Amino acid sequence: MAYWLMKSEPDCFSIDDLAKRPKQTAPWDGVRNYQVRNMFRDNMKEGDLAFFYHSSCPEPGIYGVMEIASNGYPDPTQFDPKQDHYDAGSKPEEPRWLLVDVKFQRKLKRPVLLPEIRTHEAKLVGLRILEKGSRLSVTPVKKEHWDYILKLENAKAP
DNA sequence: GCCAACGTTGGC
DNA sequence: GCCAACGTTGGC
Repeated sequence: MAYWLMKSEPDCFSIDDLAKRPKQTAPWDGVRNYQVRNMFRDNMKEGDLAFFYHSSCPEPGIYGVMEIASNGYPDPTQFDPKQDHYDAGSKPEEPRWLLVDVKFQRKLKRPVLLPEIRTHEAKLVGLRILEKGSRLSVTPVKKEHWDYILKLENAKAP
């Protein structure tokens, strides 16, 4: 089983939005990045776990845990001209973009915010969100880093 | 709003 | 295949 970190702008889609969805499940659609597409296709599997990260907001950080609820499959929004992420170059018989379904698991007892994560960078070497210029919206997380961050959740807030 | 960093595009 | 220009991301 693999672990992931998935970013979303909370103004657009937050951990609370996911919790309120029917069956607490939602398609993680709109990803238009080839590296992420390849991860959806090749590496991410139903049953994996992911941190829900809020980005581009007053307090960026990890807010919850979700389960990957499907393997990758074609993102229907790429074929719909009314959608922001419509891709005229992608054909249904040869879809360019994939998505996975995600299912709410829980909110963290307290968010583990980016500045706090930074203070532990010595223990989190290789964690992608700490690397300069890291903009990928979906990144793998090593199990040791996953466990360490969950330990931070249970420690006193800084 | 600024800006650094990265991805994508397109001319050559 | 190179690389400049442009668009986007995302922290601050």
